[in-house]
Amino acid sequence: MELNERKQRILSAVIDIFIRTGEPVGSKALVGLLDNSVSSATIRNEMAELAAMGYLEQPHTSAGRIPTAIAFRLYIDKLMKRNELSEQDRRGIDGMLTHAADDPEKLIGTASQALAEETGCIAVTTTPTGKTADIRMIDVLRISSLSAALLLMSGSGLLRTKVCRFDRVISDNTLEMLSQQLNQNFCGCSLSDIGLPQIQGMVVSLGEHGLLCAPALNAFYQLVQESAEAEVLLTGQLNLLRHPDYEPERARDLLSFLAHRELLSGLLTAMPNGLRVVIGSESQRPELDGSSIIVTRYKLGGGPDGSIGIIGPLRMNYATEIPRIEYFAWSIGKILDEIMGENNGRIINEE
Amino acid sequence: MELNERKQRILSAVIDIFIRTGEPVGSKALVGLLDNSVSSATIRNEMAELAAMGYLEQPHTSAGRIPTAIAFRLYIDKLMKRNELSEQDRRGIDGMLTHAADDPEKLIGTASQALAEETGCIAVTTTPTGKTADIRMIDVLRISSLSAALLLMSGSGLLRTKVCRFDRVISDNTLEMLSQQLNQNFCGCSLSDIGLPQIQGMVVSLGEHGLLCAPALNAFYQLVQESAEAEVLLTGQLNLLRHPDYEPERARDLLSFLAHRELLSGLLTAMPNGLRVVIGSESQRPELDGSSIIVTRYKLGGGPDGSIGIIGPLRMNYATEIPRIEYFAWSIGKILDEIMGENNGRIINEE
DNA sequence: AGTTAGCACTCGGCAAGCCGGAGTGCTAAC
DNA sequence: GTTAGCACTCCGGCTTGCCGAGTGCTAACT
Repeated sequence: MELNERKQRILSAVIDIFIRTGEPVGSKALVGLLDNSVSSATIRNEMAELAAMGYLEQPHTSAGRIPTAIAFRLYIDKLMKRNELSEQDRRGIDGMLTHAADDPEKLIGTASQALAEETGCIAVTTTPTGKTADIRMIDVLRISSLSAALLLMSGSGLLRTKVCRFDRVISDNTLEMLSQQLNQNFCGCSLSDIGLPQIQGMVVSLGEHGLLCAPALNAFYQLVQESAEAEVLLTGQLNLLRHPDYEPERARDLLSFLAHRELLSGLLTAMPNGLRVVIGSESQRPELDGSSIIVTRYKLGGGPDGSIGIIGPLRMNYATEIPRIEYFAWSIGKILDEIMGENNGRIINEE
Repeated sequence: MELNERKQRILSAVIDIFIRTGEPVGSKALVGLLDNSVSSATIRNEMAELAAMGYLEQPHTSAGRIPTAIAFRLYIDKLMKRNELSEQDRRGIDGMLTHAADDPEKLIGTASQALAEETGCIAVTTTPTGKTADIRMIDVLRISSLSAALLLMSGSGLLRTKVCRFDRVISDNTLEMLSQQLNQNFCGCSLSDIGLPQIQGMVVSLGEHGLLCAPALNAFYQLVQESAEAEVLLTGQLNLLRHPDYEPERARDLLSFLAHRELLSGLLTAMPNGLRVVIGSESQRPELDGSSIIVTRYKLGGGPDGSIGIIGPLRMNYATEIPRIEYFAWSIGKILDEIMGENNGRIINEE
């Protein structure tokens, strides 16, 4: 059986209506959308064939048809007519993001919130991965005689701190030494290059201070790990509870699943570059059955760096939301490059 | 009508059962709990009087009775027998918190999570208020030729950063100057003492650099404001969706309300010191009808400083959870003092 | 006077049964 | 290949009836 023109038109129409109403689509409702060129009986025949081909299914006998995941796949890849953002919408996004753009994390946070609000879905974003980023600067700041804060600035604009506690009172001298050694050894290194061996090497090169500084080195290691890892941010979970497609139990299960950031993170990083739409069970995750994910990457300094997208019901308005997400990603990339400026990679450490 | 011994015992028993089962309590169920000393008919009579006095109510004729908010109030203030934590539980809490205690914010975060998990409610915590805390140190770190990060360390152990962007390329000299002036003017100041006038004064004292540094001063002002403000942290929202007492719609409404952090923050700071239980409508907030809040303050360096507590259904296990929350608060205070150490207030700025 | 057994009554919740409507598949005619 | 017509299916909402839990009241008992 072949997917001829008319079948495609019918399938498109079914998906359009289903996205709009969320209810099974019957043959009569389609007559008008096809210019009354055929009767409902003909459409019924076509729909039966589409069902046999796996594009449509019935919730039960004598109900209308709903599109399958395969149909959505085809729709997104071939049939859909993109609904580009208006100039006004774009300016709105640009303005808002530019306004919020101090540091990258805040920028991503604002974008996430806006995206969730505009789409009515859950927005999912990751902060820029630090993996490829280099360390620009390390600082050691005393808090009390027994504790100090480590500060790490990376090339991707991240600024992170971590507090560590020492076992014994530690002198200014030792801290000074620690700071120097850390900078000497690790400035310019890529975050992903720093592992336990390097840290252990530090214990040696610190000599007599080595043991004393162990907690700090440990904290530094953790700090590096945390900075290298992309943080997954979810916004708008409440949207899910309000959505008619999610009965409470399903919403709860999905939210429970999404609470496991490590799974989600894996899912996101496993994706190829460029825009990607995962429809329902395609993800191999039963919890995501009945939900779709649209994600893309935003870029920082040329390469893809973090993810931004939405998670919502199968019947999302792909034609509108895909361009929206693409625009968000583009805008974020642009602003990030602006923030990070031309000095990306140069190490400047004053004071 | 007087609340005699037997009425009190009956009321207590009704509340105990209701807390356990969540269902209206009938007269027969109470016979056993009162040592079979009276028959169900007698209990019925007493219950009718308790209902007339406003302590019990019926969801409908011919159903059992459920305790009113007034009954819970009485129960918590007078009737309840506290169910203290076991030595083992305490050690568990201590261990976990000590382990997680790098910086105050992380400590609070961990405590919040643990509390939510142990109680099955939403945990609500605030980070230490910086209001009374002094500024220990300010640092200015260059990011690019057009941007820099401000770092602020406060006496309450908070470490915050904020990135600012300049309009024009800014020299190392200017940044150096800015850093010096900021430290000179504000180190040792209490966070709440810094207002716009002081910031404006800075523009003058920076002379020719004043205008150039305006974005940084603006960022600094925001940084101070953010640091002074207690941040409200909610954990375990999913617990609400799982709880049988919350039908989905109510859960959603409550969560929507809780999303307004400013309202919640107001609610928390308006409370007197010491442990406080707000039962249902006592809060004057219709959204909190049917929910209870238990909060107390944890201390830092002698004075009360932040809040920790839970939000959940009316029928919480007060006898168990109140001691638990008190212990969490006590333990947090102890650990905070340990972290902050004896140097609280001393300004040490190396490098 | 306080307590208790007995009884009629009330009401929510559940299952069964009924019906209307929407939509289908099939057949026969165009 | 298309269409009208028709019998059929099944969901969803509605009504009905029944069961059980629990009450309030009354009359008898201690």
